[in-house]
Amino acid sequence: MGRPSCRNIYYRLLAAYGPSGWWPGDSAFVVMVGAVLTQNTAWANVEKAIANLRSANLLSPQAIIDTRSTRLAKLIRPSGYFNVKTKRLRALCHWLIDHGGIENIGSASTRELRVALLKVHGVGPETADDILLYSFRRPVFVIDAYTRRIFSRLGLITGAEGYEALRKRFEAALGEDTSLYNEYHALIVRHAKGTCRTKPLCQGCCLARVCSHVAGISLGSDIGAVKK
DNA sequence: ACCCAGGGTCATA
DNA sequence: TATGACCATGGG
Repeated sequence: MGRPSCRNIYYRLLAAYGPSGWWPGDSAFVVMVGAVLTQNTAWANVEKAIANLRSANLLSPQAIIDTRSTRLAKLIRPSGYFNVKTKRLRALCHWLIDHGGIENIGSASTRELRVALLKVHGVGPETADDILLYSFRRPVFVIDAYTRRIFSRLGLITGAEGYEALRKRFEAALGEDTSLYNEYHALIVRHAKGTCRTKPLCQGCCLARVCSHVAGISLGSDIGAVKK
């Protein structure tokens, strides 16, 4: 077998955890709502908030805009930062409607879409990429704190790279593959919540062998920059 | 009681 | 550009 690579790590994670089935969303819009609500928040809390919105029949852009902020905030309360997220949710909905809805927006190129998303209040790099990948099904690799933690511990990145730099490295290393990005990000998140959170060197986990190889591989050779 | 969670904005230097 | 404060609930 070759040296541990970005793909190799993916296969190890997949073998260890199995398919993730992300995003557990229904419509493209619900996925977007989840992307905003899950900012710095445990997913279990987001599910409660989405359930509340569903019960109130508010899972559409127009319905959310037509709902008063105080009521909206009350419904999404379990997901935390409810005042902040109320504003962000509305901003997202206004953007969707002002641009002809999801279907129409979906005809834009990935690059255009990303630029547009980043202009929406409350949508930063990670949320934008969550939406691009999981809602619009575009080949965009999502970078998050877990990705930095895991790959810097493996020595494949420094962890101090900028968001865009990291994203492009992963995309270059993996090739354009929406399904792969989808599953990989999910696996990273699931893995990060496991034993490796308390075991920095992944002893005993599915990446232990990779860790043991770290000293001997060209770090990140397949992720972009070759480190000596 | 403390820490963290599927981040982002805004003010300040 | 680079920190730091702030947002807030719920589970371990």
